[in-house]
Amino acid sequence: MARRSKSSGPGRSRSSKGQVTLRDVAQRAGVAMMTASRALRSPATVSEKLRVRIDEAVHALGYVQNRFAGGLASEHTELVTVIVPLLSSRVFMDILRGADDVLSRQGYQILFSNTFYSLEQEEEICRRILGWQPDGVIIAGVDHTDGTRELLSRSGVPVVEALELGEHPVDINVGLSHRAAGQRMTEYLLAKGYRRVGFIGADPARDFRALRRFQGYTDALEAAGRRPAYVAAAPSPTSYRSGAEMLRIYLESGKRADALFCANDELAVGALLECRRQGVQVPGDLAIAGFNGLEIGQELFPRLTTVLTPRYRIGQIAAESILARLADPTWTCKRVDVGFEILEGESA
Amino acid sequence: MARRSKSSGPGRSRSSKGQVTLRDVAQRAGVAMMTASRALRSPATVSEKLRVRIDEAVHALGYVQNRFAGGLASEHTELVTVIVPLLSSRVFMDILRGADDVLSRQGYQILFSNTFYSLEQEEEICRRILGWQPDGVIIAGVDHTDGTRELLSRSGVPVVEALELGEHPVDINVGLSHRAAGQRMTEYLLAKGYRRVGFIGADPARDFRALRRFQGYTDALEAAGRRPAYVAAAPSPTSYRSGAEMLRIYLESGKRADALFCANDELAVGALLECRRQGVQVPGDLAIAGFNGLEIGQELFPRLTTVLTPRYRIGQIAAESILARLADPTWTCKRVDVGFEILEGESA
DNA sequence: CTGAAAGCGCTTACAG
DNA sequence: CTGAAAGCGCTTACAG
Repeated sequence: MARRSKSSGPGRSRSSKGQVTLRDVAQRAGVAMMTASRALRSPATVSEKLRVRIDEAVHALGYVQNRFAGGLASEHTELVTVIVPLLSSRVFMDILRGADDVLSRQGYQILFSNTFYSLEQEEEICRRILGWQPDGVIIAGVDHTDGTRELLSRSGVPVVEALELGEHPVDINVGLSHRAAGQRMTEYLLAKGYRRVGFIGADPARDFRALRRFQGYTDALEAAGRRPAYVAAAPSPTSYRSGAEMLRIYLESGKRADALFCANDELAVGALLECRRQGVQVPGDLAIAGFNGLEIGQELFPRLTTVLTPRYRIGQIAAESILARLADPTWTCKRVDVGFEILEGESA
Repeated sequence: MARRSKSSGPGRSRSSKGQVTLRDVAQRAGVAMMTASRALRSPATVSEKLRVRIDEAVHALGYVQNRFAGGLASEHTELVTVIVPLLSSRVFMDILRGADDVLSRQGYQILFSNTFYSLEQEEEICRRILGWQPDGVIIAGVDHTDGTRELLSRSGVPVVEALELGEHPVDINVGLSHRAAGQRMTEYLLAKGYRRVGFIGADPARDFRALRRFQGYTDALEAAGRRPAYVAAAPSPTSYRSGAEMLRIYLESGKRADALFCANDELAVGALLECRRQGVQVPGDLAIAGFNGLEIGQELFPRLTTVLTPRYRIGQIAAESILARLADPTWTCKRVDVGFEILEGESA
């Protein structure tokens, strides 16, 4: 905050801490602090004449509002928290971008934090970040500890659980059914004539959405009277590399599938590229399907068959929901199913 | 902030605004607020007995510190600003991750914002975000408006310009010379025997680092007595798709190069994949080189020849520098050259 | 349309 | 080791 000594740094004016305050602005404009404050927050409520004088003072002094004072005194902070498992995943990045594009336009700042797929860390992070008195919370997923749910519901602000649809959301819920999506992709593969369909998942104890896609996969197999041809799980976090590694493990397993449904596109792309290196024909020898619809999968040849999830849109809707609720506390919209779409490439 | 009505929401206790405050904690523990405050900030300075009582009260009441009150009263906010062009680029994401991994461990929160490669927006963002009184600023690049430089240097807090090394940094500077790196890659290509080396860049009016790589490219060509075989620039932001598009444009141009140096790996990967679709042999018909060393490039076949930039490390060092300066105002370390490395794949 | 008073929830000196 | 006072820079009612 750099308002340590009285020897207020170079370039500073006014105030014991070297900061230009609203008091300075008001003084220079010859009005009360209140009027200056009002002129900045709702210009329409102040006479033209004073407004011009105040604006002039703001520019001349280089005044910047101290958000800490504002946030402490008022009932909102214009801060929204976004809590996701990983910063490094395109999926969460897209949600963050969607939310930021909506929120920053309205003057809101995002405070993000990542849980590394640990529910315990998530609770810890919630507690910590709630100290920032956010006006709203966006959190990935619907699986939380009781402590987290308690913290969120007691926060008194709009909470959006994003990406996945759940049975008992804390408040607002925007996403899709990963189980249904996993089922649909598996049905697609079966309809394509693949009989021995395998699954390469992610750590089921951490990545619950990948787990639900797996459940959808078994749902579809069961309905079709088939059994999993091969099942394996990559360690979390997944990567192109681990996708390639999982394919090598599959090849060495001795088991044979004619299609492999990968829990996400990183795994699928990694597997696809490894197939090429190993001389495995896709989809001839082995079909590959992914999940999410990342750009890279659509640029590969063969193009990756995958499930497109509208992640950026989820981020936008989450942010819009928070703004709507803030503007009107009676606003309700408990659940938005954004759906998904099978993207048919050539890989399966 | 949800402290609207007196009808303090469910689950709330105490305080006119429904929040559990330090006063409540102190009261319950039977100590003065000051003592409670001290016990939380520096437990060692409070007697064991009181500390235990205060901790008990904190847990019983579910007290969470109000960062706005703390930030307003004290000289630091434990907020660090990270300003980058894009959220969607892996490059900036890596810097953000590196910084966050260091900062969150120390209890600092990141406040990020993106400029979309506009220097005017960057200045606007700086002004806005400085209202959050950050304890430090990390900003991508060394190209800023005079206004931005003024804002940053007057902020009085440590400022790290990251990713690129500049002549006159505002304060601390962590990065590498993109011009030297561009030159080295071009020298590498020439040494490999490629004679007609072309360049596919990014928007030179926005992406200044890509521009400097281009300058390095011309430096190397000049030194070798050669001329650019082909030069084009992709619109900003770049993508795999635009890389593919640029390759198609190149093929249609009628010009012929035997190697194409792409300003970043997204363009290079896109171009590489398009080569496959078009039946262009890499590196036989055309060699492709990139910049950054993204994971995907190293998984493709042929592996992408590129320049590895330590982006995660840059984020870490930037964060560590801020913490070091905060811990000791006399700490100085104006410039850290993190270097780069030629990653030799099979694509060039 | 404009303003004087009180207060948001903490921490910083300063005493004891 | 512990505490009473003052204040951080704003905004919220409430008057005029």
